[in-house]
Amino acid sequence: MTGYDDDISLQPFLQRLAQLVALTEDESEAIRGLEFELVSIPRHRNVIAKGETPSYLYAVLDGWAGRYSLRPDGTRRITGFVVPGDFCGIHAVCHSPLDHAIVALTDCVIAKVSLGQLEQLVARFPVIGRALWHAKLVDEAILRIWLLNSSDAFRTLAHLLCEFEARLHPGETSGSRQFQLPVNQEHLADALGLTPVHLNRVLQRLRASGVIDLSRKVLTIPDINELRKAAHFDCSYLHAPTPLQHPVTENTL
Amino acid sequence: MTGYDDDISLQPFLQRLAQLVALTEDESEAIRGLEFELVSIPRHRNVIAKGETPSYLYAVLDGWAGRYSLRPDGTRRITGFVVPGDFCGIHAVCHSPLDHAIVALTDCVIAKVSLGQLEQLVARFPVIGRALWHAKLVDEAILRIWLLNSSDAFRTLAHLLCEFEARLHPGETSGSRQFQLPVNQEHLADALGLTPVHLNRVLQRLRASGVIDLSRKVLTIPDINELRKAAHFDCSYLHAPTPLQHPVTENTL
DNA sequence: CGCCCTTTTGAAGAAAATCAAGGGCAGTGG
DNA sequence: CCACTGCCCTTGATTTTCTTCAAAAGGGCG
Repeated sequence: MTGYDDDISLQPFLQRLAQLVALTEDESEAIRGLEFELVSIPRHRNVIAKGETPSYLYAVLDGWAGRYSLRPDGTRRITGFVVPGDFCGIHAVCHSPLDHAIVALTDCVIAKVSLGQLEQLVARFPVIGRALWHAKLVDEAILRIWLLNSSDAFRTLAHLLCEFEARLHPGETSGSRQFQLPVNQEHLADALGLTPVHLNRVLQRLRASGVIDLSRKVLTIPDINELRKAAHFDCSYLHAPTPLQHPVTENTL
Repeated sequence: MTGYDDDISLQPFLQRLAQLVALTEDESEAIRGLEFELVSIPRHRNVIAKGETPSYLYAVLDGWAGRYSLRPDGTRRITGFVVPGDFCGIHAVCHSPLDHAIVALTDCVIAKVSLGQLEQLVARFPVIGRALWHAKLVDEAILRIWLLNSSDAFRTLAHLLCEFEARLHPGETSGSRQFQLPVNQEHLADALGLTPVHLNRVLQRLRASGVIDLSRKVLTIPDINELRKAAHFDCSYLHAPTPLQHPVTENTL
């Protein structure tokens, strides 16, 4: 490990993979033992620029990043959020350039793991390769949900907030929530394909309906199931851990 | 090979993979030699239902299929088209159920290849595993483009037609085109997230601008580059073969 | 305090949905 | 041969949603 702070580890990345497949102690240990280079990326700077083919996997340990592309008219569309535990850059195993850019939405702490090392790890533990596949499938499922929702601003916004909640607090099923939402209304608008003005009005409708409060970048959800109902949110597409996840089919060696 | 017609082979599937990575004769031969079960799926029937975890890879040899989900209000959103050479069902390698359904938009001829056999193939020829990854990345890139375009109906429709052209005729760069477009306006509307009525009007604007003609399910493009210009289409996201593709980086053994 | 960034409000205009009805065309059956 | 039927495409009128343009109000921070 080459991190400049011994407290910083790949734990969030490991947890993310462990949500998707059952890992043995050996496998977990191998992931924890990966060498990585720790980088801090300040807000507004690209993690990976469009067209890049990096030779590292970027595991985000802290902070939020966003995937985005620019339209012909210069406006931006955010096509996905990257939260702690998520990774990006895996496209490079295909020697293919990234078709979009990934920008730090907040200051980020990121672990760079060489793809060569990752390939060795996958060769030794195929289940880790399957976890990476699984994570990609979740990314794809999220994109499909965004397309599906795109017809109704109110529901889409509620759904996106549910997505944040589910990704930040996987496995929790009911009750209230309060957490940092380190993005501003312009980010949300760019993610939903709305103008900031319209997003603001939709957000106020959501607040008025009592299912959320959002101020000073703190999102408060009095009852997560009320919000989910408003959003018609079904978390199964995220493949998050639930009490009934990973039954007997997964071979745990 | 267990097909009931010796003329029918995995050739379209092989071609698709060969677009994404450089394959040796051995590797191509191994793909051609896969055992498969040939199935015919009539129009309107599901290829894979939502929630299914099949034990086969479905390689579409002929016909068009569509990925779709239903909204809470019962309306449909098509989130992707599956054309000859494409495959689906690979999510099952993660033992995860499909989060959407795949329906035959026309009568389809599909080769079912067992996932076990596929895994053996990938174990023997890792480059084939990378081709499958690459194909998934292209699926993802297409979803991102759909999200990116979703703000402008005219451009989105033009872009979708460019996507069809590029996927059906990869590598061709200029000139005119004429090919079957076996979907109706309702399908296009469901794919673009528009109502059929509005799609019809946008389609007429496209026709009036002279870049396409579409009647009786035959799409005519007098000049593909004119259409691409109208759509702001850049085919690189599809990773289709171009004269400069696959330079020295790919290890061809 | 004054500045910048972000959120909020208002009013007018454009884009798309909705509702409703008519038209073309292929296939079917008398 | 012609009428009938079903499917798809097309058109018109109206309403809703979202954008655009413009400006004001907070809030954090030097």
